[in-house]
Amino acid sequence: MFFSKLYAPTLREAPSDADIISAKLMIRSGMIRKVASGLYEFLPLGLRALRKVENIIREEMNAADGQEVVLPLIFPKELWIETGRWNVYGKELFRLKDRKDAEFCLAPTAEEGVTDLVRKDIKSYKHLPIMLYQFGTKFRDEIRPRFGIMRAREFLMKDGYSFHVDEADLERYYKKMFQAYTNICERCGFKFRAVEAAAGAIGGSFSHEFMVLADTGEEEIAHCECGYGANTEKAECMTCEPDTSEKLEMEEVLTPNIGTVEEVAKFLDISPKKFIKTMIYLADGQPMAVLIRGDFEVNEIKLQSFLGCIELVLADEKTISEITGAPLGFAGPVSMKKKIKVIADLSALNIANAVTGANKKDYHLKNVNINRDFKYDTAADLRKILKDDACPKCKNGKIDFARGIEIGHTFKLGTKYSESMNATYLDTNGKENLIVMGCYGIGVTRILAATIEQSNDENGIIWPDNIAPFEVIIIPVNFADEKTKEVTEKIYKDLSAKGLDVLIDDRDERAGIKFKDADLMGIPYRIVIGEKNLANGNVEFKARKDGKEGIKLMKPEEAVAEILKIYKK
RNA sequence: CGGGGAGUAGCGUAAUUGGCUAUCGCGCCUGCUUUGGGAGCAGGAGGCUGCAGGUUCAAGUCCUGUCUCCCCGACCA
Repeated sequence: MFFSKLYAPTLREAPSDADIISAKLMIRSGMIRKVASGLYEFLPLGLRALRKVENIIREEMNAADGQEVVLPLIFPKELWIETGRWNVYGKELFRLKDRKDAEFCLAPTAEEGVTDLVRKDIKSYKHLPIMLYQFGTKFRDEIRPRFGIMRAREFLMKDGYSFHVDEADLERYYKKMFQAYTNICERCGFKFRAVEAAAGAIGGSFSHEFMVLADTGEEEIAHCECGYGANTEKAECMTCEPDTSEKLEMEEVLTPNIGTVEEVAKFLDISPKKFIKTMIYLADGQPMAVLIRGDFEVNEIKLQSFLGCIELVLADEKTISEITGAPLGFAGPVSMKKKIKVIADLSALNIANAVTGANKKDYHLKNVNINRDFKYDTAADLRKILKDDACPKCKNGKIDFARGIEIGHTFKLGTKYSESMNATYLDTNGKENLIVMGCYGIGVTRILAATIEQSNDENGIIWPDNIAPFEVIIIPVNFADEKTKEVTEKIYKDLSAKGLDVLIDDRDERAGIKFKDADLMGIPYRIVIGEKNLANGNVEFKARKDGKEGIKLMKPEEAVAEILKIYKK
């Protein structure tokens, strides 16, 4: 490929609305262009890199017995009604109507589609297990698209779905997929971590997220030296030691205009750890209370999944005063004005002689004891994990945090979809059973962004060898020179013949511009052919990651051999 | 959706209290000179100042509406 023919308009400056390094570099290097918020055009250079990632994933999926299919991008409403997700998915689901006013959605994921396909054809245990996967554009009307293609409204995802006779077989296959995902991350050159995660709108019993470690990542990972890792949304919290002090008599104390735990704690000179904080939530419109230790925060993701509700918001002040009988800041579990469901976080259970709101303006209660002074409906782990918390796995280690980019997510779905969509098979006894499912998603476009996020310098992108849009760039300093041209073409032929993607910068530009563009585009290996070196029979060879100091002089055939060796061709 | 900021050429930007033909750099085109880390000179093309109204002798600038984009909080590959 000649650079002069390549549609790769590079920019010296990034558009002012590009927010992270990967987005800036992708735009500057001519990989992508922005059309609207969260919508991007892929130019040849961007598409080449995308296809490389796609092929790595494809190879791993095929190696794990996956079979590639293509499902539609548009699905009829009826399938989504069957699983209930027409409503659950909410505003994030792009919806549209056809000319007959029939309703459809643009697929944000394809559990419905693939389950519908399989239930029509898979009727016997003899046909199981099977794994189907596809590469398809996914649509999600994100509340706030940002970070270039990292969180776009339209993106390329590989989604795979496996079907099994029982949980045990799913478990076996899930491990295989887990390994395939690990392989993909390794082949992409990621520093990554697979962590336990919350399943969100996809559902199922258990899931893992594959996180690329990066400070710019949107996700927060709680991890321990023992190897434990979880998304903080999911990370289990250890229970606190029970306080066995003698139970004192409950009393009311005046706390004028002091509502927050911090202020009241200071005013009464009692540690926030002795407080039971009462949060009033609206779960799908139904008011309910969550009790939690004063110095902890409610993890709303945990709460939402515990309740199984679609919408969860903190109650407004009006609702709070209607329910508790007091303004915001004085809610407590003892004698609330209205009876509502009360859920206690595990942290609230073991506090003796606690401080709570009195459900009365300007008053709190001291020496409140659970089961004596108030009752609760259920208890669960509902709090946010904190740095230095005890590790839930090894119990001894301390939790630390790291940031990550979620590039893949694997789920054990179980029978969630087969049940609602009635996907069954006949077992060896002729008995009908629900098919057990797994689901495996990986963001192809996001991998591209994550790669750049993790591998760049002040001059531009530094592609890993196997994702680069071109593996080699040949820069003839003066392409008009006959000898230079001859050597350039020879190297190009030798490398191309082995299946490598090679770019020749044939432009009539100064050497500096060619070097800058090559660096910006991040092409891993560069061969510079200049007349002076050529007089001695040499060309220059340099790896992008090495910088100027890494330049080596060698014979053209040696440079070719070096590259073929690196690519094992 | 709530709160904060911004829309001027492909990109980055300037324009005093409202005032003359809307500024500059990069990029683009032509020519000459250059030619190993974003060259120099000369010439040139490119704008409905987001859009629609309004105020005014006069609007990029002020007012109203609207759209878009970005940032901060709730979603997810």
